Amino acid sequence: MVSHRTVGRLSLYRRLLNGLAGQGTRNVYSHQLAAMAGATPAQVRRDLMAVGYMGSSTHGYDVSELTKSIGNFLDDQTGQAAALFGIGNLGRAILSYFTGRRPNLSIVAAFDVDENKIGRVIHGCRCYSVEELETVARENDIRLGILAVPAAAAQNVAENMVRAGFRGILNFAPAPLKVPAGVYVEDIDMTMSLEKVAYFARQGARLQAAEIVEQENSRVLETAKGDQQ
Amino acid sequence: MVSHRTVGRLSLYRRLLNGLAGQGTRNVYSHQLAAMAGATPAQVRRDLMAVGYMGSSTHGYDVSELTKSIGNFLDDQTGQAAALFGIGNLGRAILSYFTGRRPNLSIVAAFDVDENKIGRVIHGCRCYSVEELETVARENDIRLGILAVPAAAAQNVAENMVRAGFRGILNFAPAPLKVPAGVYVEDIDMTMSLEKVAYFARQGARLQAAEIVEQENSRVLETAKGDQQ
DNA sequence: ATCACGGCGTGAATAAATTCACAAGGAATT
DNA sequence: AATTCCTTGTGAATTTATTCACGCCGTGAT
Ligand SMILES: NC(=O)c1ccc[n+]([C@@H]2O[C@H](COP(=O)([O-])OP(=O)(O)OC[C@H]3O[C@@H](n4cnc5c(N)ncnc54)[C@H](O)[C@@H]3O)[C@@H](O)[C@H]2O)c1
Ligand SMILES: NC(=O)c1ccc[n+]([C@@H]2O[C@H](COP(=O)([O-])OP(=O)(O)OC[C@H]3O[C@@H](n4cnc5c(N)ncnc54)[C@H](O)[C@@H]3O)[C@@H](O)[C@H]2O)c1
Repeated sequence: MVSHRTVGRLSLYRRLLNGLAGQGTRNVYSHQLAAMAGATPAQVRRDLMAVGYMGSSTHGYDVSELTKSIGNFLDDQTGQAAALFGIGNLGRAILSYFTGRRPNLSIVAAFDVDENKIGRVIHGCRCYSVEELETVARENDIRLGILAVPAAAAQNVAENMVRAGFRGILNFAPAPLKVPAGVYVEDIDMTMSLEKVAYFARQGARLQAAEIVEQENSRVLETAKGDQQ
Repeated sequence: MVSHRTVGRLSLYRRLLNGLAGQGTRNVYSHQLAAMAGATPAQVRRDLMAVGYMGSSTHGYDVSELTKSIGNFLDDQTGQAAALFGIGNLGRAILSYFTGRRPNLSIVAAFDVDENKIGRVIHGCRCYSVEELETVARENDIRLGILAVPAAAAQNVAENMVRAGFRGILNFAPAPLKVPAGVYVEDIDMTMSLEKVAYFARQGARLQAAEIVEQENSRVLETAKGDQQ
């Protein structure tokens, strides 16, 4: 029902709202959120329609109420547990990053094939052998996986995840995962992202003049009526 | 001119083509590439229009020729050098990943504020103090940056990059970067991605039945004429 | 030869995402 | 109490992305 992109932006808005709450701000307007998120005010308002929280035309949105509403929309009430697969260079970085970040979306187990890692506790997270997957997943009700194993092993590990009842995979391996319908896969492809940066950096240099003109136009229009970006 | 999404997919197609070449495949059809990339054949063909290489209707695309064409389109002939900022948990993983991967898009310098890291060589990459940025960037003609410093430092570091003439930034810090027009920023936001997975995993469970039906329909149609996905 | 098949490139159609633009309303000001 | 200002929510319009669908062309079978 609600789009892919909207869900992503809602997550971003929530983080921005947390930042605002941290510095004591109590309410916020769509144009402020938009400026922080790099979106337009209209887009922010439209995205917020999905969560069903309504702002006031005089004070905008109440920061803590809106945060709560986005939480209701995005989060599972029971909290969702995730498992990490592959405790290599990237896996360890991810563990350190997600440890103690969002209370109700945390990595509760890690899996690897390396004997040296199995049984250890890294960043507060116990490390298991992949053989134990079904058991550990069932016991902890884990349905989300983060895949950080070598590309050659990725498909195989993904299939084990599916067999263990996983419903979502965040995939860092540069390999196209084939999973049955109903399992959601989100890829993070760093090579692709870096190549995009390289391409558009080049292009941007070429188009810079034009963009600056365009930007100045919108700056001018901003003072006129309506929501300009 | 050519869209954001198309550039990303071209990068993906290239990786898939490299895989095919590695296993000795000499030519490939749009529907095969589409299946591997999770796209439709029509989309593949349309994306390839951007690079200007034409396939044959009988043998599809020549793997090595197409790879070369995509390279001409995506890559800078002079090769683009990138610098890494922040050699922490994530930075080190990134260094290990990109080292010796793409020949003409590599990380040639790393910057940090930590005295213990400055002067060392990590994964074949020399580590400098951020004070040396302007000099090192000029000497090595670096215009791309990978930002992996703590969120609180990100904006500041980004401004230094811009001052040093950088045109593109791959940003891992969960902080909204404000840069002048003409500088391209691509964000990789792992928290957002994981929250998307959590959301759609839940949703997918709910919609699974419907999706399966839909998938079976398209399987059936696949044998009929036209390009179905 | 002729024909049928399967795939390519691409204009046209469709779908999806974003933006415009305006009614409605609350507070401050006159 | 009327006016002004600035905001929200949302239909409608627009822009962007994807998919359809068909003309064309080599190839291999008849
Ligand atoms: N390092 C990065 O920054 C980076 C960036 C982008 C993508 N990636 C991708 O992420 C993945 C991991 O990268 P890395 O640098 O951490 O690699 P790594 O070699 O450091 O770590 C891989 C880990 O996976 C484990 N492993 C191997 N097979 C396994 C299996 N079948 N089941 C469970 N665990 C298994 C290994 O024991 C090892 O601990 C790779 O696919 C890589 O391409 C890494
Ligand atoms: N670890 C992860 O997997 C992960 C995932 C997503 C996002 N991130 C983000 O990436 C960034 C880095 O994460 P990390 O886990 O590597 O953190 P980290 O603390 O391990 O490393 C940060 C590094 O940046 C250096 N640094 C600090 N200020 C600097 C400055 N002004 N200039 C240059 N270097 C500076 C520090 O010395 C340190 O080496 C953070 O913004 C984090 O939120 C990390």
